[in-house]
Amino acid sequence: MEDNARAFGSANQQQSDDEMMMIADVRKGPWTSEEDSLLMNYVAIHGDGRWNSVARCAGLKRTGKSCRLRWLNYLRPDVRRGNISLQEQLTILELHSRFGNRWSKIAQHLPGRTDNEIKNYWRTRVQKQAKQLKCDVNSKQFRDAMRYVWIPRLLERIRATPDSSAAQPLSVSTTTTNSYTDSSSNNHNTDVASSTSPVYHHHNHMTESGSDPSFMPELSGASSDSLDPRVSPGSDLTDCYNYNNLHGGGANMDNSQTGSGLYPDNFNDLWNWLGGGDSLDNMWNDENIWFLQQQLLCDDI
DNA sequence: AAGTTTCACAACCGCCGTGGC
DNA sequence: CGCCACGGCGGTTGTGAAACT
Repeated sequence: MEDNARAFGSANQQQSDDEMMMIADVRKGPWTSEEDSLLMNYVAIHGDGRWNSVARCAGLKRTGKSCRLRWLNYLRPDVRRGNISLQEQLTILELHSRFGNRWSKIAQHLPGRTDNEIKNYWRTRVQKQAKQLKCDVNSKQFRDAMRYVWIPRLLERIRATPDSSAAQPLSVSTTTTNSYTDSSSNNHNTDVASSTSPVYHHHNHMTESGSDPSFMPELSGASSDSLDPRVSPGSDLTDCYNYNNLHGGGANMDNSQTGSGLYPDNFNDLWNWLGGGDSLDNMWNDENIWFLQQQLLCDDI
């Protein structure tokens, strides 16, 4: 650990013996409910920041970094975990096209979501699909897949959702996503959002394609109900995509730049990243795209 | 039923920027 | 100006649970 290396590597530093001792037997791994309580109680009284001090004063044998991470990703009252909605997925695609792997930047636009969760989402869901296509996430092939398959289907699913601002749980249980048996997760306390509402688990509900359609709309097309992903011409979506749901108001449709009239103004970055130019109205006529579709369907797990 | 594989996500690692001294 | 502590960030790993064989 870097803190260890730093602490032990500079003997002349003004580090107290206590600190050295604390660092020497620093605890790692899953957090226990007791540790969570200590951290939450301390932060509730003294506030966050100065994490090394928090770790020391709260009586935690953890590094400041570990405390900070635990707080930001798990204990913070407004943190939301699991159940990434369709709108959020679309937002992530959009923001990733603008910011790249700057997860914290992306997380700023998704209230309650942490950079860690978005990063995990991208790696487990999106990069997995790129791997299936045997291409890089930055490759043209993958962008084509997003442009012609995923995003249209995502929009289609958003359209089909009665209340598209509502979350769409994959499954619901009264337990939590935290798998540690001794960890707090089941009841770290009432300040934590997850303790007062059901926690949505992603239970790997596999379709025939081997992927969860809630997360990967392109592969939901591989399921038997709609093997032909061309069922949804983009023009059908023109009047039903409610951008308010994505960005909390300020509907901002700009038909002039995308040409299709399908996407809101700040969707242009995504569109350009994906190749730009064409409208969705004629995209399904491209033989290459049909090939891509077939490849997607054939590459299922 | 048992063993293996896959998945999702919490947590750690290491680098870097920043501010205080 | 240089050093140091600290926090932030992106990449990676570890692990429990679910799915599969």
